[in-house]
Amino acid sequence: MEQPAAANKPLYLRMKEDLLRRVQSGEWRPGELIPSENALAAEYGVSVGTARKAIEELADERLLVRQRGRGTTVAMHTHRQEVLRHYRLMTKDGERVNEETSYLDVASARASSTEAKVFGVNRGTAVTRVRRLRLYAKQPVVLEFLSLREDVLPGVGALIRATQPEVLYALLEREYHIIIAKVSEKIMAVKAEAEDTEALGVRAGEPMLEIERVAYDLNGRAVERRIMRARNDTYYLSEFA
Amino acid sequence: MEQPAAANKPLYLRMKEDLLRRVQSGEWRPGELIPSENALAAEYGVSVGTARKAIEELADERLLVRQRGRGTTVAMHTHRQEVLRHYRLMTKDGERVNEETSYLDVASARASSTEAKVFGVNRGTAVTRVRRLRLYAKQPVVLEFLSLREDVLPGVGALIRATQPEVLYALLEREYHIIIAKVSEKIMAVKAEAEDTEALGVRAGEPMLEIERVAYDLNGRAVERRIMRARNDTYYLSEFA
DNA sequence: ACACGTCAATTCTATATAGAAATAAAGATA
DNA sequence: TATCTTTATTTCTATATAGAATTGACGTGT
Repeated sequence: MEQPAAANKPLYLRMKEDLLRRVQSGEWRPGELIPSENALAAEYGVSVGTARKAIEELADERLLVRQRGRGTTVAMHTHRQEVLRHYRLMTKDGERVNEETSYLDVASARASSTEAKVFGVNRGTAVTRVRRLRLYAKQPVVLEFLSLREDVLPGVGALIRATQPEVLYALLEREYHIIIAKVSEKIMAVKAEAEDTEALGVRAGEPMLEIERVAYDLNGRAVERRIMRARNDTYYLSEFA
Repeated sequence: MEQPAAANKPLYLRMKEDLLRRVQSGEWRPGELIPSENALAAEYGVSVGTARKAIEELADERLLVRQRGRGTTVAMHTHRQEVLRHYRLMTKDGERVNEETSYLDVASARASSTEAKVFGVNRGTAVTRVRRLRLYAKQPVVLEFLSLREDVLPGVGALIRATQPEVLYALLEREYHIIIAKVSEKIMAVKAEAEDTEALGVRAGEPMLEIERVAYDLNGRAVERRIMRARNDTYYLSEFA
């Protein structure tokens, strides 16, 4: 059964979808207060209980943050990342890996066939490619290759060069009002190549973790693709309850 | 009504914790219907709204399953696993790996120091060790080493030998009323050893994924430890939203 | 045997209300 | 100036109620 018009869905769901739309549209930006439940209930012509339920579901999905006595804000990436634990690469002694970041190069290019595929665009579309290192205790631990869609993020290369951000998704949020809502990662075991030897000092042929990540915005649009090659003394942590 | 001075936690939270306790205790078993929200509200002397909120939170945590018109049941592992996607190892073409399981050996042993550490017991405590293979398209893909606490699961070795279960956690639920509520996994890249060559046919020294899993029950007690060594044409999938 | 309608039980949606608890800003006081 | 008090705002807790939607069991009729 396909959903007909927005019709006979429950009120609170239709309201929730509209609130989501308003966040997507940039009407309310990350960090900003949205109207109170009373105000929203009045605006939508529903009871506060119904408005509450719509808001609460978005808060459960960590798109909104409620604070008693203060109000409801749109979640910022810095807040979401803590809960979602986007950074799951750990050192052997259980510390997070992204202590420091060192950018190697930022360049514009034409999308390869794999990039085109994950982004759902034509081959040759403009992308920005970034190479950088993640350091822990002053030692390079992870070598990263980023690809970003220039059609969605115009001028992102210059921005990255200028600001060298520690957390890319916070920059996307701040500068482009794009909220990364979902991330998918494939973890594989691979052999170290010459490039890994040079950047990380691992011996060629040694096993390494390779992680391919695709990041999606609120609309489910793939925005960034990333390949991470991690030194052998790190592990990937995955917990679910 | 006013706050009964007992504990300063909200009513619905205390009720929720008591419901959790009753599931843990085995009073309501996986698959069974628990009393309706009306009945529970009456029993606890609270309004249906409050009872509803307690039940709803446990349903959000996937410990309970609500069905309109039918009632509320304790979630069975088979239901939870779908949602939690416990099986995240995939073949290159995106299929789940655990199509078929072949048991190699089941034996009793004394806990090694690492086993003792993860289980929080003394070294030498009795454990059951299991070796088995996961197959896909008739080919062995993953080699698994399981350790189970015999103090918590008496006679589990014999049970496994007899039933050769496809899904271990369903057996724990059925036979011991132990619900696996949390799982933690460390993923590493390692070199293939002789044992991997023999069992999986991978060349010695080739990179493989090694996953160390610890499974916890509702009380947070570590019940099982598992090491999985996966052939190179598989990957580990991790999604979070 | 089989289809159909009825009915009770259960969760879900929606509304309304009252007071508690936390927060932030404005105001009062030393 | 600095600190305490008050006040308004907002979310959170708790109760109460009415009807809709879904399910499963029961009974009836053909």
